[in-house]
Amino acid sequence: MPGRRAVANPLALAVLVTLSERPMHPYEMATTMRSYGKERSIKLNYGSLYTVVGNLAKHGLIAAAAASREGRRPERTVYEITDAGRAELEEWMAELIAVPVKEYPQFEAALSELPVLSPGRALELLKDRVAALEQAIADSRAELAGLTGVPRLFLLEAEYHIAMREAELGWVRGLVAEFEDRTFPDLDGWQYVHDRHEWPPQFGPGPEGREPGDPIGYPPPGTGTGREDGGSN
Amino acid sequence: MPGRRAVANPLALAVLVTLSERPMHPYEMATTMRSYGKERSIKLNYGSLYTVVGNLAKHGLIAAAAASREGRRPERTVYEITDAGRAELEEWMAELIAVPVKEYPQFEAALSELPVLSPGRALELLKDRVAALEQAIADSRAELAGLTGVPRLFLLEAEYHIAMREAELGWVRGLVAEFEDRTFPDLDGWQYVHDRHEWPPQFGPGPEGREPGDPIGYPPPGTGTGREDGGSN
DNA sequence: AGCCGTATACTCGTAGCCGGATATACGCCA
DNA sequence: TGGCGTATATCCGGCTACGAGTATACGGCT
Repeated sequence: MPGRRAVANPLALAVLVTLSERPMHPYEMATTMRSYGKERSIKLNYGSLYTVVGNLAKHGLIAAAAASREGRRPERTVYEITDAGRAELEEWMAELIAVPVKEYPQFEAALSELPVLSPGRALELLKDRVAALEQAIADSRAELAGLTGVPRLFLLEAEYHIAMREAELGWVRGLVAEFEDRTFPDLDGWQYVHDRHEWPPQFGPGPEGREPGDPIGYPPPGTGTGREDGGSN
Repeated sequence: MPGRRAVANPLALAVLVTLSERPMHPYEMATTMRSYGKERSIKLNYGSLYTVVGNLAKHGLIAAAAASREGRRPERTVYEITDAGRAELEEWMAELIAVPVKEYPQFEAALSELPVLSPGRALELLKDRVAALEQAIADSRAELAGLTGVPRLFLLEAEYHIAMREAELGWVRGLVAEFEDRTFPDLDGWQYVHDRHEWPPQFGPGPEGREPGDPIGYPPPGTGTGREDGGSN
């Protein structure tokens, strides 16, 4: 993958899309995006916006069209999308839709560190998450329901978002249930660690019987499927 | 939320966890994390690691314990976690597990821009994604299956990851199906736009009948549920 | 004894991101 | 008509991230 994307930033994508409708100055882009509800799916703040617009211009994907002056307000630069920009937009969208990228959600990171908490505390916190997720989903649904008259085509990202949250909720609920009815297999060893503060026999993050200084080697050496990335952003 | 987290970075969390086991120098932290399979859920690279360790030290969450010199290798600084660090770890984990944060997955962003593509192209790309997701899930499953002997407790993040991917797959499949059997309601209007390059009556991102310069206002004015963030990080 | 490949351990420079500051104009109310 | 709150429009400085580079040591082979 040579060079990668010149400007790789979701906000840049939104700018290209916005400008593919008609030329605009940055501030107007922002308000337009806001009015279209883009802030729900793309992080937008002015600092980034002007940086991104500058970069896009530098790489010839957009171009300054005019420096108009309406009323006696401060001058502003109107940008328009270029042919290169249109091409980039098409290609970029294709990639984003067709190929999933590895991302690092915070909850996944936290889960990988769950053993540092005691089993009891973990259960408690997971139950809190269940409640919070239920609330968040209800809110999103309500918001979505309030947007009557907007074609579904423009609400796909919201539908997707809700679907993902719901899947997460289901998964966490399952885990909570396993903890509560004690079908989760490692609860005793886990508790043991937190009581004595040492690994019990047959338990711990690596294959048993390792020496205190060994590399622990989750993946039994030689399993190396070493793939699973595909180039982050 | 005053001050927010001093060092807010998943890698910092991993460092705290790693040091809560025993003191280490940065390079050893990295290899330890790698051997535990942490790179699957947390982005790790040396540049960030040393920055993060420096910051943690600056904020008193970890402290340099000794500058040992083993053999005649370059000197290295061994860090240990402090009490403040242990407290921060506990609190941070609690927050990460209990309260979901708003994140911005790239696919969600792309979905919100899907209308810029033609319906046909979108369908094609979505089908590609389905295939890619199937493959990625199969790979993850295979990898997980290869990790026999590792207690489930240490594989939760992988299980979660697979569950999420699968939910996404299901959702995308559903969308593809709706496109293919033409039950998706907006296909005609969408096609129309791409043929004539103008909005048909009763269609478009905002409530119908708007003037060409109006703010479009997805959310009908006065709906403002204005919440839905929770402070990213 | 000399050489090279690999592991160890860290450093640096560039580039991007973001919050908040800045500066002007407008409109409304007293 | 003076003042203040809000909308318009942009810029800047500091912090963070990260890949690529550096430098040393070890060990095995010839």
